[in-house]
Amino acid sequence: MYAWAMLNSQWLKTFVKLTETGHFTQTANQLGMTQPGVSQHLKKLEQQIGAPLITKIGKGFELTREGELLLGFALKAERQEADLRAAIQQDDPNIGEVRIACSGSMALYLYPKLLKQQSVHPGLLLKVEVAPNHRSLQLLQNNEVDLCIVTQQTVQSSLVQHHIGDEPLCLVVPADFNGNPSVFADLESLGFIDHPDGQHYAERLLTPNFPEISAISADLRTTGYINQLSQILVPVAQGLGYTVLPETAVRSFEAQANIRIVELKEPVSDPLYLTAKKHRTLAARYDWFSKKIAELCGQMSSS
Amino acid sequence: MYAWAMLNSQWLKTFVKLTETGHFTQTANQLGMTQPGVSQHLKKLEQQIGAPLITKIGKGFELTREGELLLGFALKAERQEADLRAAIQQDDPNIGEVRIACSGSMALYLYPKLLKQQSVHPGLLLKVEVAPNHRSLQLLQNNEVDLCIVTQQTVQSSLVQHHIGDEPLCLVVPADFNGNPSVFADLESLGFIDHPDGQHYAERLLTPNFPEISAISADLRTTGYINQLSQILVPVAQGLGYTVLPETAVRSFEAQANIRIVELKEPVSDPLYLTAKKHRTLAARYDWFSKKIAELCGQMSSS
DNA sequence: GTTTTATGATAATTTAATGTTATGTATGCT
DNA sequence: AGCATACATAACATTAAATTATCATAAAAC
Repeated sequence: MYAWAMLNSQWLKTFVKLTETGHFTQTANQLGMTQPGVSQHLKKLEQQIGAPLITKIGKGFELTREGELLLGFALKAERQEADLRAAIQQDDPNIGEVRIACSGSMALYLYPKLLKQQSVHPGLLLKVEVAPNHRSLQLLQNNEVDLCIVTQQTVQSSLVQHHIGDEPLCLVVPADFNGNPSVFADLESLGFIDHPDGQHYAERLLTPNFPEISAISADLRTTGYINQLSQILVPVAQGLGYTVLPETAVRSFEAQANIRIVELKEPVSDPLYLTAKKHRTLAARYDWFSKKIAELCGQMSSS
Repeated sequence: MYAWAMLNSQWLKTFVKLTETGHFTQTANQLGMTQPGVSQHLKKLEQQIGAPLITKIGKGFELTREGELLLGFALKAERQEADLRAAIQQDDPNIGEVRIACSGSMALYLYPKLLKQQSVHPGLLLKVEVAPNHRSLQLLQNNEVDLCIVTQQTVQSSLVQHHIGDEPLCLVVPADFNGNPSVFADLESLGFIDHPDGQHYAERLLTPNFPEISAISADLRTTGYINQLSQILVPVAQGLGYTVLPETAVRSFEAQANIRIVELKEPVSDPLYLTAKKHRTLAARYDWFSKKIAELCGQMSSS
């Protein structure tokens, strides 16, 4: 009858006290109840578990194997509930998980800087989820992260967005590229190295700088694809194509000698939006991180 | 009003389902209850926690910080209860803690051999508590261990003891001892290196072998004491005294060249009793360990 | 061995809690 | 604006749990 029901925590409490005192009557007194109540609690627990929890031996009793297991479980549960209450009572800005989603390039830039806060306050746990814009927003909606940084404004009214900075975009070609990087046909013959958000970046940068590509520019000739930020520039360095990336990602590439950043007539930056759910109170620890992210992103375009 | 009460697990279950569905009505249907019931469960939880768990936003809702914390707690609790039920249902002989108390010399002999079972079955966790006889029995009484090996029979009727073997005792003197080890006066002038159970061992071995020490032998001239089994023979090796130890402990000493085991006219062994509580059903995993311990101890005196 | 005392089990009753029906209220959509 | 949907609230019904009173049993005392 009780097989499916969950264990009643009050009964567990009685059981724990019973194992402490070794007496039904004392347990009842200490818990402010009567002796038959203790007997009933124990009986209920035994019904739920489906096995006796104690074996009566003369006056006293010993725990059965099941009783021993249940006692361990109950003690653990008590501790955890106490922990929960402590966590709820104090919203410590230096304790807890901080979950953020952003692009690979933002992670490259922000992660090491934000991690320092965690080494100062070991109670913190920074979790950064690298994802393209739409996926970041999806993670936010599903409460898998509490903050995200995206380069698009959304229509979703349930979110709040703050413009915190701009991320300069770069057109990168091989160092030994002998075409004219101001002529789109030359780029097209070289080929585009695609990556997550690659199409988005490309369109943002190419449209103002290459008037010859009118509207139907959607299909670039693609000669490569990889979703590892640190390796996107590898095929470019080998002369296999050009790509468009945020400046921070380009700067962190090792073989700078093998790539070339093209000077643009119309510099392009992607706006950065720190995004959170509107009707959601974030824990105190997010204050520092929100402020720091805004600060770091603000420095980005100026540096 | 509910501040002191423990969290009701059924309400938690409802809350978890509510976060899954996002709808009160659906939650009610899926849990076989009515919608007002869900509302009430949530309200009760909020009273217990002392803070709102959700913020209603138009039709739907979002979790508050407290709600998020509580959800995490509830999910963890659910998992743990499932684990408990699994552990109770199957008394797997290859899973769980095995808690044993014994003397240092027995641990030296048994621990490596018993540990092999743990490496074969990684679900096992062997915990050996090294303690003198009386302390081992005390640990057993307090349920801090489930088995112990002692060299004394107890009067406590709540325990069962099986004689599983005999532990030969050795009289050990420095290798360069130039007295006569059959004459107690010579030993006495050398001095006794004491250790836990040292007095007990000494009395057991000396009494039958040295008739000259009559009854009042209790006070040996002591020239050293240490409670680290592996180091008891260090002072003996340095010529600072003699001692009495189980053979297994002597054999494991590194500097065998510096010590000498005295041949005895009356060999003495300490009986070994595997001891457990009488009215206590041990988990299945103890079967193998009990049998193995008995087997290993049986081989002890013959080897 | 019998009596006494202490302790837990059981039954019947009272009390409290939990769940349900019926109804009210707010939000979102056409 | 008005209808539909979804949750809140109140009054009532049901079920669970606690208490009192009583009984059974085991250790202790005589």
